[in-house]
This record gives sequence, structure tokens and C-alpha cells, in this order.
Amino acid sequence: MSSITLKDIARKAGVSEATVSLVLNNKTVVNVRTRERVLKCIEEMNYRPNPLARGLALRRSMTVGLVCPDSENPYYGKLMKLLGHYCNRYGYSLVLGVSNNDPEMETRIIENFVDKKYDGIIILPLNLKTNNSPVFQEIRDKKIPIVFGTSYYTGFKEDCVLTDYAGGSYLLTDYLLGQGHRELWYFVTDDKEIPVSKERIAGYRRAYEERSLPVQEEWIVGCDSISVEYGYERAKQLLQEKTCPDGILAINDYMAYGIKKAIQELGYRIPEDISLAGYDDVFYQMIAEQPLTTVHQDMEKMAENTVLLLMTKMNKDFDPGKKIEKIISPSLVVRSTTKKVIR
Amino acid sequence: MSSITLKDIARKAGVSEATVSLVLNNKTVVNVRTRERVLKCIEEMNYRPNPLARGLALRRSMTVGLVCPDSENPYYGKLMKLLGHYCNRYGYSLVLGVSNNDPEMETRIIENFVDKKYDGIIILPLNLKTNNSPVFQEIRDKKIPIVFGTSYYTGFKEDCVLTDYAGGSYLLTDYLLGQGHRELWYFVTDDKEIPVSKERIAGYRRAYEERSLPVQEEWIVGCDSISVEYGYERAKQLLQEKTCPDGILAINDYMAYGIKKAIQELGYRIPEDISLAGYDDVFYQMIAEQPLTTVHQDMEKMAENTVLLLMTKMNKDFDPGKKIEKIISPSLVVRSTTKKVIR
DNA sequence: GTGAAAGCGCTAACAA
DNA sequence: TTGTTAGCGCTTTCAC
Repeated sequence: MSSITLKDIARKAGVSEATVSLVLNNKTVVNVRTRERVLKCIEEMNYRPNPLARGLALRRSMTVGLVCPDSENPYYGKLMKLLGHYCNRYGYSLVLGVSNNDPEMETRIIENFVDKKYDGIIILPLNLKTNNSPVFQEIRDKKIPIVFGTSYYTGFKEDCVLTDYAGGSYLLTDYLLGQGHRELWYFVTDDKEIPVSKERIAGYRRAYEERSLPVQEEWIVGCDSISVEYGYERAKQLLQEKTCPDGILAINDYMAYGIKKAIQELGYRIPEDISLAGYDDVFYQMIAEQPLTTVHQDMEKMAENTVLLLMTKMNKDFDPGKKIEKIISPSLVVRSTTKKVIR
Repeated sequence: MSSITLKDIARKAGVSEATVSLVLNNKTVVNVRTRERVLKCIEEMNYRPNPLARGLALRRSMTVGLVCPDSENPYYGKLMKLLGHYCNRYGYSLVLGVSNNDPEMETRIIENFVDKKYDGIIILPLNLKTNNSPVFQEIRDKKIPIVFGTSYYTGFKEDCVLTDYAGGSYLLTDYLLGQGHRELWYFVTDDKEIPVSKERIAGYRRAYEERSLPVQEEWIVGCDSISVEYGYERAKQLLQEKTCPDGILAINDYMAYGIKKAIQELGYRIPEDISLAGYDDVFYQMIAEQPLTTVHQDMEKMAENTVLLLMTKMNKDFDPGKKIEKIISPSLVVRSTTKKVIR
């Protein structure tokens, strides 16, 4: 059974296909009475235009593609939801592709978005400095509207909405130093040059410097994977090898929970023996018995500004109605996993 | 800058467009030398066929659409990931739409999938008996391959891969009754007729019946929303109004954590004063201090069978290589939130 | 205000 | 084995 087409509507309404198309696209040239008649037929026959044909002719689709590295992580889950919400607000639908932390998969998804003439692309990148696929050059050449969220690949710093990682990291480190901590380990990504880690480390160092306190390089721990499991393994290993630090900071809450488990299994108490802090302030707070000290990011704001930035790129005369913030300020949330160190 | 097309390849390779198309579609008729030449041009020019044009001509797209009600819930997150994996295995790409628990949104997403000629659709339905949209009738009429996962809407029971909810619920209830529990509250959905709740309740009742023990209707608690927050609120309210039960079962782990918080805030101990069990066995286990007694579902198996079922529908001569299981058996996982009741 | 016709990029008969 | 041609369903000049 074939679908009903614009031609069917034209026939039924006794007009040409062109007229139906004009009605469909809200062109005012059409006579009100014909317009009504056509709309009635569309309604009656429950007609929906073929987006493939439309996209082929128009080279646009009123849809935005979102690439996400991990669907299992609720941090991304929340972002997907919010981004979808804001895209819909401006009449766009959001289509998702999950790259599963695989650069090649990410590439394929993006190529597909480009090929399908999606009007804009949002990328939540992998934890890499860049994805070397030529599709990114293609995106530049064709000036395809693109926005990176949470981080960015080399060369796309301007097309990016972030929270102030250095600032958040500074806030947290400075607070803990003020509470008497001296040796703070920081679990970051293996490659310390990717934006997320680089900025975090910068904020951390700045806090130490401002207080003229020393940082030892080995306190900054690169991790192959920033998962709960890896955090657990690595923390367990380090805590057995070395002397116990005053506190441990994790690159995200996710990992912090893994570290927490390791600390407790080794018989240390949190926060009495070791302080622990995360980053992101994701919902696990509801689940974990002992709420985590962390850095909160306004995800609504991030999502909104990401979409607003994309809209201005897709539509030259789009008016965001307010200034677009590309760097969102985070805030410190002190809960129960950190303490004051008495010396 | 316009994209490079099949015509460009034809010109460059000195053949007709039809020939290029034949090469593209792996038709063996083409002479090996011409074929090589064409492939070389494709490679050199970095050509990718336009999927819109292709879809328009072919009426298929080698893509599967997945509708998911909630991207923030890691249960669905995991399912998305696994479904994507299995679709890719068979050469299909998976496109995601998030309905955000909104039936109209769900409808729009499905219509869009249909209109874009996706070859198959996987639906993870909302917690409703059905979605009344006419698009479902359309799917039947057009015989569009569709598979429901985790639950199904009225009339699609045959097109569905589930775990045995009644069985899992029976397993858990029977175990707890065997451990001396008598009054077990069950937090289910508001509408007790939707498959997930209906079957759960059936398994629960059966366990009581087999032991000739009475169930009181009010023990089965309908919940407007099955979120952590709602679980918390509702449990708090009930525990203050009524006498304390021997244990509480939640429709999922998610909700169980909310209930747990309520129990503890009211000063009861788990499991000494009240036992608590969830359902799904999602990863929070790594995060929560006190691992939850729950029912485990083999999500890999679910995802695999869901995709296999879809493949057989999309492709008449697809060979799954094994029997497709539409009902996956769950297993009981006893951890630390349940006890033996001494009477 | 409306219709005829060409074109978007690809596939699929049918010829050659 | 390859080329010609006519669509797929929609939009968009350009006449009328």
C-alpha cells in the first residue's frame, strides 16, 4: 500500500500540485477559498508530506542531529532531554545518534546527518582532543551549522557552549585548601590536554598557587577511562601503594562513586579520613546515602544556550532575545563527603 | 558549495549514471575493470550517496527508528546502546527519538519514522495501555515492521519482546514469603491494567495464593509516576499513615531508591525493620552503599531478540540462526535489603 | 491566483 | 556489460 501524496491531494481538491505545495508552505499568494479547500482535503486524507522528497528539493529538513557518546550516562541523558526540548521550542525536531565512545561511529553518524541535510548538528564530543575525520573539514567548508556542547574538538572552540571548568575546579580546590587540605589527588582523563581535563587542572593549580602551596605532579592522576569501575580500581591501587591523601577529587560524580567504594573497602572513613568530591551534580544524590560534595552546572542553561547558538547559525536573522552565554558559571555544592582538616 | 553527486562520479569515470548506481549497489553485472575505475573515483572524490534521493527512489533506508520514553533513565540508556549495537551488526543504523513520556511526542516521532521510510521501528512504550494515535493503524495497514520492547500497546502483544514480569514478580514474592514476610506492599503504576503492572501483580498474587496467604487490596499501591521522587513521597506518606509492613516491593530499582530514602528518614532500618526490593537490576548497585535485592533481566538477550524479531519482519528470508525468544526469563538477585522475618 | 514544467539525486526497467 | 529514460514526491521559477 503506497502512501498518499501531494498529487492525490491536488486531484481531490481540483487544483494543481503547485498550489498544494504553496498551501503546504504557507505562502500567502493562495486564494483563501482554495487554501481552505486544500487544507480540508489534507485533513480528510490524513496526508503528511514525504520528508525525503521535501528534503531533496529543499535541502533542509527542520531537524537537528545530536551526537552523544554514551546513552547510559544520565548526565548525557539529561542533556539529550533538554536539548530536545529547546529544539522543539523553535520548531525543530531532534534526532539522536549514539557513538558509544567510538570515534569511527561518531564519524559515521555525523556523515549521515550531513548527508540527510539536517539543518544543524550538535556534538557532545568524546574525551579526545579531536576526531580526525575529514567530515569536520567538510562541515567547515560547507558552513554547516554546528555547535559543540560540554567540550569541543580542536578548531571548534568558538562553536561551543561550556561550563567554566577551570572556574569550577578552582572553586572546589580553593574551598578544600581553605578547609585545611593540602594533598589533594585529582582523577582526570588520561590525556591531560583535552579541554575538560586541561581546564580542570588549571583551576586546581591556580588555587594552590594563590595560596603559595605546592602541587606534586603525581597527585594528578590520568585515568584510561572515567567510569565508576575504573575509578574504583585505580583508587584502590593507589591507596594501597601510597600514603593516604587529605582528599580526592574526581572528574565527575560518576567516577567519584567508584572511588568512594574503594576508599570504604580499604577501611577509611569519608570524610573523616579522606575527603571526596565529584563534579557535575547529577541525580545520584537521591540514591546515594551520603550526598557528595560536588560542583553544580546549570544544565538547563547549557542546553538552552547551545540551542540558541545553533539557531543563530542556522538562521541569519534569528533573534535569541538575550545574550547567548557560551561559558556558564558553575557553583560549589558542599555536602557531606568533605570536612575541615584539623592540623 | 553543493555536494558531489553520482553524476559527477559518472562524468569523471566516463560511464553513465546507471553504471555508477550499479556499482554502488553491488550488482555483479558490472565489468570488473569499470567497477574498479568507478570505485576509485568514488574514493578519490570522497563521494557519499545522498540518502534522501536514495530513500525516495528505493523506499527504504537501512535504518531502524527507536522511540524511547526517557533518556535520563539508565535502564533505557542501556537498552538504547544494546539495540544500537545489534542493529549495526546487521548493517542497519539506529536513529533515536525521545518522547519524554508524552504520547503526542511519541506519535510525532513515529509518524516521522514512517514518513522517512525507515525499514523498521522499535518502540519502548510509555506506561500506558495504548497510544490512541491512528499511526498505529497505519503501521498495521502498511505492514511496517515494528517491535515493541519492555511492554506493548493493545493489539501488539505478538510483536513484542519482554521479560517474564509475572515470573520475576512471583520469584521475588515467593522468596520473601518463604523468608517469613506476610505484609508486602507493592508500588506499581497508577493504571494497574497496563502489562507491566498487571503481570507483576499477577505473579505477586500467585505467590500468595500458592501459600494460601491473604493479600489485601490496599497493599497494591498505584503511583502516578514511577520516579525516585514519587517513590520517596508516597512511601513517606503511607508509612506515616499506616502500620509498617514487613517489606516493600517497587516496580523498578529506580523507585526503590526513593522508597529507601523515605524509610530511612522515618528512622526505620533496612532490612531489620522493613525489607525492600526493586526490579531491573540496574547499575546503581555500584553507587549505592547497600546493594538492593532485585530481579535481574538479561538486557543483552532482550535487545538481541528484539532486533532479531525485527529483522525477520523486515526481511522475509532472514535467518536468525536460533530460536527467537519473545519472553526472557528473569532471575532473582538477593542482596542486602531483605531479611528473614522471625515470628 | 494558478498551472506547466524542470529539477533535486538516485534507481530500475528496458534497450542497445 | 552499459546507456537511455522514466520515475520517486516535492518545490520553484515562469507563464498565463
